Amino acid sequence: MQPRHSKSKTEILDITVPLFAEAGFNGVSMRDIAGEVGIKTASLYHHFRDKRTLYRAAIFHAFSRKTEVLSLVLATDISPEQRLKKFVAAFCKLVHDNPYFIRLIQREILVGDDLRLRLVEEQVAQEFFSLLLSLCRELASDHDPHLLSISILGLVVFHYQITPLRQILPGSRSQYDDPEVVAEHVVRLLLKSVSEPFSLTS
Amino acid sequence: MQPRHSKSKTEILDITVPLFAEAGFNGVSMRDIAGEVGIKTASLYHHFRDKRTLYRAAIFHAFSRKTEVLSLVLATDISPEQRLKKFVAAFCKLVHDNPYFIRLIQREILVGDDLRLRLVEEQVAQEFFSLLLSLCRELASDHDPHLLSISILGLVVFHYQITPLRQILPGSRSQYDDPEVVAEHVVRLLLKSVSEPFSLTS
DNA sequence: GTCTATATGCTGATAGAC
DNA sequence: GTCTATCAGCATATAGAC
Repeated sequence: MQPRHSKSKTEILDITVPLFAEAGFNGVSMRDIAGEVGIKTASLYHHFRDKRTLYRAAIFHAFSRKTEVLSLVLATDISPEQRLKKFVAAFCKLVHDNPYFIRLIQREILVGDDLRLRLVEEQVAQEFFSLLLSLCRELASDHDPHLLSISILGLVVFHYQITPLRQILPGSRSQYDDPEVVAEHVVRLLLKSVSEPFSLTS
Repeated sequence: MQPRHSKSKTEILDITVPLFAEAGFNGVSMRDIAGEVGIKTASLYHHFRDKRTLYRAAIFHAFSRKTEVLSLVLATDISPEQRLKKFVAAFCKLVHDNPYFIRLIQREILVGDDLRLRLVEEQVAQEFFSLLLSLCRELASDHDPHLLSISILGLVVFHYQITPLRQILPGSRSQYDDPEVVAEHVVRLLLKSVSEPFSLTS
């Protein structure tokens, strides 16, 4: 489609995504991006109207179909417990393997712009969150499904989000980065709780 | 100590902390800060050598003794279950009442600078994390104390961190912002799990 | 589609008067 | 301790040649 020496939009976005994920919108200049891509700043403006447009395109690029696998797992016709296991495993792998994806979402949440959050919700969450809610309803009738859904996501996301700090906290081990180890821990924590209908505390 | 019309360092930091928390280091200019404080940009440089120094001072100011209450609760001589309840309640209240505090920590983790993370660890985490580890060892001999400690923190932090997105997700309710509601949910999730030594899953 | 050249404004920071 | 005035550099963005 494109001459060998010219850069396609996709190529530019592949290079742009990590930059914005690491340093944020204000932490990366059009010069920085052009430099990494290997073209001059002015050439960037041929592909993208302005910096905001480029950022938005990078977000979409990074988000595209990343959570499809989660919906797929949640729609499988297996027992709720098995579905939870599969979901947590898939989610841990997703978060572990796509640090840029998670960082960009974090940054969008930090900015807190309503319109942009709605985009995140449509692009990332909408697809699977309702299915996760249903799973939580099936799993634990005595827990609030919404709070439980958020908790499941939080157990996984926070673990990886805090990784650089976690690694210097007392008692840290290298295997704690392994998505399978994390998934096993999270499922244990959840299943022994959500499967028990009675309360053990006063 | 200071004449009525001049600004003390503390006054400046009180105003600076929310700005950096909301927009990040690169999202706030010395002009912005000076404007909010009500002085000229050059006057800021009388109090702080440069922008980095001001940022670091703001961080310290925002972090100072915020987690003391957590150590206090964790050092109380009550049953592990009661200590967990008190800790989660105190932690929920801390995170809920101090959004700037949490946002600044998040930003520090996102930047990921080793030296700065060590400062966060010393200023914020060191004090109570070892006590939390001990509590987890007492509570659940069959769970990894480190993973469990991180999970407890994550259940609370993530819930509030994702708040702007959570509020537009399906099934959200206003009471989910209430720290007491969140604490009750988190403790239920944990205690029914960590108090049960046997596994319910294959 | 990329380039050179340039416009315009904002940035962190300094000098020196009051 | 605050001010006015100013600087050099970098930011986004545009115009127009090739």
